[in-house]
Amino acid sequence: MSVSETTSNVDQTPRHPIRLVANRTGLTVDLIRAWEKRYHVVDPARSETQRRLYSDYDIERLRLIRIAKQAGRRLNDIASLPLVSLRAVVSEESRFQGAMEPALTREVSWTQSTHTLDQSDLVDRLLYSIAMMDQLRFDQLLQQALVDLSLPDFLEQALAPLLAEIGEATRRGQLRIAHEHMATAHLRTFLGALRFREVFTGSEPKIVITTPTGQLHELGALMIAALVSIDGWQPIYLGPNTPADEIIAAVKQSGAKAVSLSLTYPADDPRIPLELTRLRAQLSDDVALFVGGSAMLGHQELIQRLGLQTATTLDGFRASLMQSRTSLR
Amino acid sequence: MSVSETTSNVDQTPRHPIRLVANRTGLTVDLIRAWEKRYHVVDPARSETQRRLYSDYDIERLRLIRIAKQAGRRLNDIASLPLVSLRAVVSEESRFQGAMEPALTREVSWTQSTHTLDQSDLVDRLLYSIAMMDQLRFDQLLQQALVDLSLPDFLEQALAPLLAEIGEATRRGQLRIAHEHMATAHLRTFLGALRFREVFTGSEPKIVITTPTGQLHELGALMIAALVSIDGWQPIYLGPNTPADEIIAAVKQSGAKAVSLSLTYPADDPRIPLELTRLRAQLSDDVALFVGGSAMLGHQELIQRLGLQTATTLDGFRASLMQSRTSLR
DNA sequence: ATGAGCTGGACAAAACTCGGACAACCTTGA
DNA sequence: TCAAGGTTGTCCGAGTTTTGTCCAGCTCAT
Repeated sequence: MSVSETTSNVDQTPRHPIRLVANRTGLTVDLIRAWEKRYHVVDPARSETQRRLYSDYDIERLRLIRIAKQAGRRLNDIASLPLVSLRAVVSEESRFQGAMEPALTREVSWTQSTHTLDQSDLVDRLLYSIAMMDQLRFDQLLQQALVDLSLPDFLEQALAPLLAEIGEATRRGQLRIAHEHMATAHLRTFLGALRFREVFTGSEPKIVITTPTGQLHELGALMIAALVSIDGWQPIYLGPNTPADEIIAAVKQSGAKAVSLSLTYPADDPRIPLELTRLRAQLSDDVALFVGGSAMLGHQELIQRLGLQTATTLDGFRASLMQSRTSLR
Repeated sequence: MSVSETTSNVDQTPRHPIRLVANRTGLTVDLIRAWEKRYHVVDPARSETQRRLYSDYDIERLRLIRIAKQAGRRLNDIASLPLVSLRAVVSEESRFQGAMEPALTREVSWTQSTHTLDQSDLVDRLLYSIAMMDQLRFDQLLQQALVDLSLPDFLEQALAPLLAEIGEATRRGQLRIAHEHMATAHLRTFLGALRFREVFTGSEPKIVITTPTGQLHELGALMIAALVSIDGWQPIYLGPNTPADEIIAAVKQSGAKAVSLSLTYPADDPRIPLELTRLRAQLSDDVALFVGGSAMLGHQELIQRLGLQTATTLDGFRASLMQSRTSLR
């Protein structure tokens, strides 16, 4: 399993002060110390003057534990797990099945669904920062949301609603085009960076991600790129508006095992069926072709006929992608 | 030797008084002296009368240290690092905006980067990685170049030539559209992230950056955004293709003191003169309007007539911008 | 002459340390 | 359903280190 490899990749030399660790993990300084005191979650080295010094390895542990905790785990149960198991726990938590350590099979309490409550509030705040044209605040809120939510949750519960609201508000004249432009441009930047939070070894299966000719909106495709990268795929991101022939060339050259297309607007572009048909015909059968996005709904029969994979939710998409990944080997 | 070469990228001739350094770095005069006294962060030359004289090199050091400090580093840990290591430390942090999945692809050479590429070689290697559709390698090369070069040098000596070469190679058929798409999409992400290496206090003067209606290429505008942010401006980035009225609205709402437009393609779009004229007419006189990009050359008389600011090089642009900043107060 | 820069030193705020306390919340069992 | 007990995030106080700011007395620039 590639998990054990990654463990040895993580640098164990102590060099980060506690403040930096807090910044990166989203934990408070107090909490980091408390976890150390009570559960020996980490055991940082010390400087000459007794300041804690953390390694990348420590930071990674803390991050994973925070995520597992947020998903309902007890600190006691996970505090002493090695990094490998932590990764397993977290990646499973974030959707997928997989061999759970027996000790962990206990019921997870899902009682605290407090997130969903805050969500509309978050979107409102994001919208307000856009309306104020306060790009710094907008960025802060996005960062914070990403700390509070797992990446899939962030995309599905924060970003997707936000995009819908921005569209609505602009249509209603509550936001100017300038506001929409600013928000879109910033989200393009923000989403683009998400993909690179993952470590790529180069051995991951590749997936070509783009939008077909005529589809100029790329945020959906970027969300997919960010999403698949945490599931161990390496995205080959081509940006929007790529002709079928070019997609085919990209797949061939890169040896990608899957293609994901995002369809949003215009939904009735006559080029869509043409491009999709051509694409499916030219791609070898063992390359999976996913179609997603709101405009997908209008092409059901076509998708059926071509035998394309679809998913209405990001979660569903991840699931089918997993499927097609395991069928690779 | 690699060290002398890399450091010679930044001008080391002492010429700036401490006051200017304070303005440009956002540090107080007292603090700069204190850092020198306690940690030998910089070692400025002196005038005949003992006044400190700082070089561009010193300024960049101080900027980087301020950013690293803000990320949670201790002064003691970073004060004596060479410039390239400082850049590496800061760029390490910029990958971690907020909390997220692992990271640590590249070895952050805490010590010294050993290899220096000569520029044309770098561009060749970048092109090669594009032709191979090796997005990871492409990213690595860009990242490394940014450590070896200062940001302005990176933009002017690496990125600008690279963009030209990509255009050429695509026209000659040496690269496919798919390659160009991939490279452009990645550069969009990469450049977008650069803007956030800076720490904004909110008190910086603002500049609205975009491209006018019909101009769909945004990389030039993004380069400007990255560039001005190290000179103490806060960019309000609107993405490409913004109508004049919307730019005006953005300026008014944000209170921006300048606007920068990037013109590349198509160069002869008839909307350009219309939009520029409207913009200049509607904006108050104390808002500077900059025009840049290759397509600017075809509109000389218009620019003259409207009294717009232009610059053929990024350096020139920085200089005039600096000018207009000092005239603010 | 007035303001700015220089030096050395003083001072205070901020940040980190540790041990411990506490309240909010959860689980469990009567 | 309620009480008991466990879990966990936050906070406090006192001592240390780190860091930002300020001052006094001086020189220098305009």
